[in-house]
Amino acid sequence: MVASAGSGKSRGSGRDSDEGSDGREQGVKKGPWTAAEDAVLVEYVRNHGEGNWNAVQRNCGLKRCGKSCRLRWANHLRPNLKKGGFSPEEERLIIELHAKIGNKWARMASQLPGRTDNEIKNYWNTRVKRLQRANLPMYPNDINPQQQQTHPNTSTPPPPSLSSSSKFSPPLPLFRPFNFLPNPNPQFKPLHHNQINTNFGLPLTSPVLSFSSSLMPLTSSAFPNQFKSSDFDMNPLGVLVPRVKTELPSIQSPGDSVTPASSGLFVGVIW
DNA sequence: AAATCGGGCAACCGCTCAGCG
DNA sequence: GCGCTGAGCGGTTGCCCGATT
Repeated sequence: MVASAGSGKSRGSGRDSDEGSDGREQGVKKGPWTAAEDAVLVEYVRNHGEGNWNAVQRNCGLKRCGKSCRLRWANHLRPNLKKGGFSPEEERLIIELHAKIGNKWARMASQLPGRTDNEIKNYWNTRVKRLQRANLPMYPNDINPQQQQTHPNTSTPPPPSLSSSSKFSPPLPLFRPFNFLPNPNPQFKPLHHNQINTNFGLPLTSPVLSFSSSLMPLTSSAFPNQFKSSDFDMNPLGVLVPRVKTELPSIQSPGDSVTPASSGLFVGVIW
């Protein structure tokens, strides 16, 4: 299965000059994995189990460093990996976990069976980029990041470290169940994929809104000829929502003020 | 049709930690 | 206690490709 080729996106040879081009580590190949290399690695793991990754190179003649082997196995070859976009439930969990523990991708991955830290990290970073660009908060407003505000990789400092791994400190108080859904309101019509879907993991009994899965941006292409991107705002989940100039009085619970964070959660399009 | 932009993703790098002699 | 080595983690880079201009 698989192989970098398998991703359908074989990477060019740019920085991946085949043999540690800079000559640092002679004989160590970099760059995209080939199906043949994958096969060797899979065979190795089948026979020896995971771990001792440096032995792969020694024993199998694979011209990959141990780290590279470990990564390849963990992210692509190991069984039970889920492929494809995150489900609404997963997306919700990621946001919740990030609010709790910050950029602890591996720990998040451990809560998401079949998902890898790399995948989660990529997902989050993409989402963060979107939100930052739109100048929107990282979390729904009823989620209080545990101090350790998010810190999109570069700009903000990491959360107060929970210190290392088995160091998962006593569970932080859980958030209230997700209620960053707005009140159901018949005025909103769920978006279905293709029209977009994603209920963001809410009980499907909730008649309400669908959220953009994989936070698929509701780009203007979704409505050719009808809208342009300036017609939309991004909500806290990174989903584009129609820019509404009025206050949406009908959707607010009494006393609620419409903040980007709250109103943004209306991901339904006002039809 | 061509150029540009941005999203998505794979893979590498550097650092830290844990285990062991 | 110290140094070495392997493993794991988080951050970053760079390519591909589809969408947009």
